[in-house]
Amino acid sequence: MEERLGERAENGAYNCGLRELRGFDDLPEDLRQELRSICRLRDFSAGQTIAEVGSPPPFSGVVRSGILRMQKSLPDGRQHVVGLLVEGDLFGRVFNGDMHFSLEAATDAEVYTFPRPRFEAILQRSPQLDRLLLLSLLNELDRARDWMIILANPKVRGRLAGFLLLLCTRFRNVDDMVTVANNRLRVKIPLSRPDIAHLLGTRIESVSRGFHALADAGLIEMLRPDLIDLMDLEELAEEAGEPDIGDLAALEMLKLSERRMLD
Amino acid sequence: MEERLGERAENGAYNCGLRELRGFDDLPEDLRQELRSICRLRDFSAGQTIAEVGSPPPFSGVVRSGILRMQKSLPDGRQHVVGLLVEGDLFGRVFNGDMHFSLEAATDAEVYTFPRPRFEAILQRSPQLDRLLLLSLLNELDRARDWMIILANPKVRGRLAGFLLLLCTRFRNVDDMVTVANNRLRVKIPLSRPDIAHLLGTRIESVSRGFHALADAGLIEMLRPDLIDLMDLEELAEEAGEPDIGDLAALEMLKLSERRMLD
DNA sequence: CGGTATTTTGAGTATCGTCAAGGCCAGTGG
DNA sequence: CCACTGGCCTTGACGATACTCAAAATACCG
Repeated sequence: MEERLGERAENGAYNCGLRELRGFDDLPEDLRQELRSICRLRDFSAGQTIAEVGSPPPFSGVVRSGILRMQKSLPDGRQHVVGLLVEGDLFGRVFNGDMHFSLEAATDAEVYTFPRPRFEAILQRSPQLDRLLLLSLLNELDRARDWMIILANPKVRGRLAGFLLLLCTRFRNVDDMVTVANNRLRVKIPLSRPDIAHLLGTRIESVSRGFHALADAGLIEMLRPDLIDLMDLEELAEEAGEPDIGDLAALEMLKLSERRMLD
Repeated sequence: MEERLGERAENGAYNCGLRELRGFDDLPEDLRQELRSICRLRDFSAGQTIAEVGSPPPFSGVVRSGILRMQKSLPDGRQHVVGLLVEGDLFGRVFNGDMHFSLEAATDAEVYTFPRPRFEAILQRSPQLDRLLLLSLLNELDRARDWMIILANPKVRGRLAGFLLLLCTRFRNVDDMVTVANNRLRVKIPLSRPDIAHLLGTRIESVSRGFHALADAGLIEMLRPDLIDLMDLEELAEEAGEPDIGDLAALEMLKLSERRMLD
C-alpha cells in the first residue's frame, strides 16, 4: 500500500510521510504511525522565521525539503549564522532548553513539525526515537566542529575554500545544492553575501574579493554570485588546509560516477 | 553506607564513585551499580594521548577531574584544538563512529572509562542513560556553536575577549579555572599559547599582542601569561561582540555573591 | 523602464602574519 | 651559588592581508 506524502488533509494540516526521511524508516511501524498522527507538514517561504530565541519553541521538527538557517542575533541587531539544516535534519531542543538560536528558512522549505509536549512524551517511552535523536546530534556535533576548523583558518580565501568543500561534502545529496556538469562540481550557495560574511567571520567585500581571487587562480569559476563551479578540488583542499582527505576522494568518485552516467 | 571514591581495588583498577558526577546521581541505583561494575578510573598526565583519530576508541568515558583537549590533526602535522572537556563531560563516540578527533590531557586528569561494548550494551536497554547522553550532547553542541561565534569574530582581540568570557561562563565551576579575588574574576587558562592560537585561528604572536592590547586598554590584567584577571566584563563583552547578555549577568552575580561572602 | 537591493571595485588605513631577535623562567650541571 | 641551556612568551620591523568607507556596476522587481 503506497502512502501519499505531504498531501493536504481535510483539516488544513498535512498528512506526513515519515518513511521517506533518513533514519525514520528504521523505526517500528507503530511508532511511525504515532508520530505521523501528531505530525504536521508546514511550508515556510524564504526568509520566514520558524523559531525565535528565548521562547521555547512550540514544536520539534524535521526538514523535508529546503534549507534552514540557524542563527544567533547579536546585540547590534545583526544576525550570525551558526549552521544550516537540510533535508532529514532534526531540530528543536527537547526537554529543558530554550532555543539558543533562531531558525529561519534560507530557501522555501517544507518542515515536518511535532508539538513539543507530545513529541517528548513519545520520546520518553521510545528508545528507538531517542537513539535516532542521539545519532542526529552526534552528526550535528561533527558538523559544528568542521565549521570550527574552517573558521579557524587565518585567511579568508582558505575559509571560503573550506566553506565550498563543506557544502559539497556535507550537503551533497540535498536538493539542487550540488550538481555535476561536464566533469565539474557545481555548487549553489544558499546564503547571501552578508550571511556568508558573518558565518566566516569577515565582511562581504572580503568574501567577494576572496571568491574572485580563487577564480583568478583557476580554482573555481563563478557563474553567478551564488553559483560556483569547482575546478580544482585538490588545490581548494590545499588552500583550505583541509584535514579530511577521505571526503575529497568521495567527491572525486562523485564526479567520476556522474561522468560515466553521461557517457 | 558511604562509598569510597577513586580507591584502588585489588585488581589494579579503581573503584568508581559515579554518584559525584553531574547527571549520574539521577540514575536509578541498579544502573549506577552496573556502570560502577564496568568502570575504571584512569589517570592521565598532562600531554598524554587518551584516544586517537580513526581507531575507534576502546572505551567511552567521563572526565572526573582535569581538562581534556579535543583536537584534529592537520595534514601538515600540526594539531588543531576544537574543544575542551572538563569535569562531568562525556566522551567517546557511541555506536557506529570512529573518533573524528583525538583526545589529549591538557592537564593531569582523572577519567572514568567504560569498555565500549559493555557500555553500549547498557545503553541499549537503559533509556535513562540514553537520555543523559542526549542531554550531554545537546550541551556540547551549544558549546561548539559558542566557539563558532567567537571564531567568527574578525579581530583577534575580539576572539580573545570572547575566549576569556567563554572560559568564565562555561567552565565556571571547574577545578581552579575561575576564581574570584577582591571583586575580580581570575581565569587560569589551561592551554599553551600555540594551542590558543590554533583554537582561535591565529598565531602565537598575535595572541600575545592581543592579550597585551586588552591589558593596555584596562580590560584585563595579566598576572602571568596563563593567569588573567578580568577587569571590565562589559567592555570585554563589547569587544567580543558577545550576544549572550544573560551569561554576563550571571558572572556579575558570581562576583557579587563572592564579595558578600568575603565581607 | 526606473528604482532598489545586492554585489563588486577602488583607495586608504588598520590589523595581522611572518621572520628574527630578545627576555623570562625552570631545570641542569658545574 | 651561579652560569648555561632550552622552552616559552614577548617585542620589533616589514610585508601581506583584510577592514573601512565610498562609489560604481550589476542583478532584481515592479
